[in-house]
Amino acid sequence: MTAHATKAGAPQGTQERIHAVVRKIPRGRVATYGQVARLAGLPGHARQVGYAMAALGDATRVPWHRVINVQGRVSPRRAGPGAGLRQRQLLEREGVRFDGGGRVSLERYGWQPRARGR
DNA sequence: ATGCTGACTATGT
DNA sequence: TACATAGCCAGCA
Repeated sequence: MTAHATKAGAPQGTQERIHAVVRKIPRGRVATYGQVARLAGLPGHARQVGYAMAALGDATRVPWHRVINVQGRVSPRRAGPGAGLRQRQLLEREGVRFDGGGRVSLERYGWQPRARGR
């Protein structure tokens, strides 16, 4: 399923592509914005990944909470600390542990997709 | 069309 | 460790 490319020609929006990748992140695992961007075929567009997450609605089925920054921390949002706390709760509920500084060990919970094959 | 804003990351000082 | 800068893209007034 690499090619959901519609013959219609409409190149999928960057955002849609990002959502597709995030949806693949397994439960109990986390991925960084930059990693998602790279897997989506958009290396260097980490920022766009963050914005794509922000554009999601509450009824989304995309596990946006599994996306954190490269520091292993939940990125602070302008919307308020409330959203960040929710993300942390969702992750802890999946078994992801945070350290005293509110950080996640990427070495331990980082998603490591196997290219080709699995 | 132009300018601003926003869930990032790497690099330099 | 902290702050500044540059690169990247989409949505909206």
